[in-house]
Amino acid sequence: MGRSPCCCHDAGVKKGPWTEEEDRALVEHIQKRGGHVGSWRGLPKASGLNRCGKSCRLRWTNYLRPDIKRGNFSDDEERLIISLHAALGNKWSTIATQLEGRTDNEIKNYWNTHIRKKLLRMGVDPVTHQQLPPDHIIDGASPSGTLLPESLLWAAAAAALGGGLDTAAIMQAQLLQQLLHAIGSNNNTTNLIANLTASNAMLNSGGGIVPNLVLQDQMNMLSTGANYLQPGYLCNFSSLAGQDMVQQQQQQQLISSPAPGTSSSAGVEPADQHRDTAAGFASHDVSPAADRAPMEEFAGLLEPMMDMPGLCSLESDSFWNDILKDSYRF
DNA sequence: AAATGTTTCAACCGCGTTTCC
DNA sequence: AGGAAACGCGGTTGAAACATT
Repeated sequence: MGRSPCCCHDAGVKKGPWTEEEDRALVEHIQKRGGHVGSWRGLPKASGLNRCGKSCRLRWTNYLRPDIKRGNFSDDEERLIISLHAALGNKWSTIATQLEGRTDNEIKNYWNTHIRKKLLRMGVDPVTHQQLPPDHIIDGASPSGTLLPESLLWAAAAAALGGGLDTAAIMQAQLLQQLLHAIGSNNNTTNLIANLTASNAMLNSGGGIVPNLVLQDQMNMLSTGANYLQPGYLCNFSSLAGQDMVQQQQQQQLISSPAPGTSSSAGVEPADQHRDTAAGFASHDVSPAADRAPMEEFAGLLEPMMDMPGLCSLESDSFWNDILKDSYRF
């Protein structure tokens, strides 16, 4: 014996915008139960609402929930969304878990109506996070300034987010991606080595545990051969967030000068460590490595990554072994 | 001031996954 | 174990608000 059909298909069930009375009835019903809904399907009948349970759930989770944050997205939130989208794609619910008080629907809408357009104006493909060909750039607004290695930009972005995100994890994932790109294209070796050097510096500075969520997702994509993301435009925060001079100065400060009193990583908060590391990268810790013999550097720089928590072992995983073997040809 | 175009976002739809019988 | 319902997610729609002509 199965379950009874969903009420969504009942002809008499109301659809469309919710009235204040309906909102009140739904909130009161859920509050009476101490915030526990139980079965959404049974909720409309229990609360006296002529709505589908699915509609009630949507209304509650996207609008009526007391912990929902209202108002405009901050610049930090915007950057976080972009970073997460670059890593996860359109996994709105997963992205929403990293933004307190924001719903997946709200983030999705914000992406489609604001961020997506900004990226296009900057000449960045919002799907791949790679630069569009010049003839695809909208309004002739191309990214300005020097493009730094992607991992540095990610580090700077994550540091700017204030520690809510694991900078080292993002860098690791990006490096894995670049590894594949370098292997495939033969022309990214220098950047890859520079970034591996930067990653080592990050890890040595106390990078945290890799979130399985992000890495697993990335590994899945890598192993299936999916074209992965390179959000190098993240250096261009100011043009993304609205050409604000103050922001430009803050950004410049972020990547060019260490915060006062943080010359040593000992005793500082993780977010500060990330910020310091990002600043260190920008002060060209990476450049000497790029001048050395590529293969020698490459082998040495990969070593520390093998011990990363949550990251598959480059020694034991045959997939990565094969890739590394192939890579020695470039 | 009216018409038209554009943007925004709440809500719906359909599909894949999970849970239940 | 297998089928069906419920759930949750991402894509899409459409009405309202806002901007432009």
